[in-house]
Amino acid sequence: MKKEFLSIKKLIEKNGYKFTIQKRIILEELFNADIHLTAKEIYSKVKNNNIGLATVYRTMNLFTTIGIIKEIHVDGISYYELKMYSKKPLHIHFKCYKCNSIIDVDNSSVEIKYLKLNREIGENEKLQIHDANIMLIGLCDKCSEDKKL
Amino acid sequence: MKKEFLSIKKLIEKNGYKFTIQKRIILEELFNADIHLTAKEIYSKVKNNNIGLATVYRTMNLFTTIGIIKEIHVDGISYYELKMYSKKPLHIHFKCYKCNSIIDVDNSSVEIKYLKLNREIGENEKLQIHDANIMLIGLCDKCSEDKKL
DNA sequence: TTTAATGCAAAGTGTTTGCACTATA
DNA sequence: TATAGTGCAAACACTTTGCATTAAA
Repeated sequence: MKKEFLSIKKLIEKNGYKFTIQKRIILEELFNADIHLTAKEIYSKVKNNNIGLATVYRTMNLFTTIGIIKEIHVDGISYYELKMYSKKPLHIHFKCYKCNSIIDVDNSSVEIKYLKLNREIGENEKLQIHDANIMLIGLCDKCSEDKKL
Repeated sequence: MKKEFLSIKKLIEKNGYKFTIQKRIILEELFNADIHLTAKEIYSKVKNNNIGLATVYRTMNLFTTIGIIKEIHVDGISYYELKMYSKKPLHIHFKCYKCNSIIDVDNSSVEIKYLKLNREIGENEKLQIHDANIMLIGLCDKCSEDKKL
């Protein structure tokens, strides 16, 4: 078993749940995909193992609860992504309105500035900010290239 | 008729649609509410006028298309808010995880900094950013007071 | 051997659509 | 009077749940 799986297995068991074959297979797909997946996309990858859609949803909810994955909502649809071991309170995503692809923006210098800004808002508005989801919308590099043609 | 309605009426008609009684009533509720409303909430306010839920949805979609309102997604549910005449490319919302209320963060000094940061991301990641939705999650002032009791 | 987890189908949400009818420009 | 708009009910897409059965600790 992959060494990442061991710590996740422990986390699942620590919370009183069982590390089933289904959870392992779904976890593998999340690791393989390395991008945001919807429940249906995960289901299409695992259904040949006789895993039902309900199990996918239940597993995603469980994984979200214990913090293995993060759920993001885009246009009313849930996408799931591995949180790995970084539980940073900031998630920046970009959605291309043309090709609909969702890109993770991972840029620590920008992230630090965002966190500072959030602190500023928290103080100004008397809010305790625990988490921040930033959804940027526009044209990705590829689609703006296409536009030029 | 309210003077704000006149310009909206013109906008609707300019786009080839008709300014019906239903649209006027729904618009009035949006003005009265002054907060984010779901389609069901709007429906509950207008159904005594014999307006159907489908009409609410159709109207929200039309209003979103022509830019009268803005649609935001929170936990998979659509909320609608008047955009008024400010079509700013940045929308900061705060959701309290305790009382579930959604607060508009309207702070121009913070907004300018956010816009700068978005420009920075756009340049770094080669993205054309047209719009930004920021969802902050935490405890509102009221709920963090309650916690202290 | 206890208890969480599963697959399936049914039920629940939020939203859209087809259709005959209505009302606006 | 032509055409967008309406209410209703049915359809749709995504998600949850009840239940009898299975499998992990």
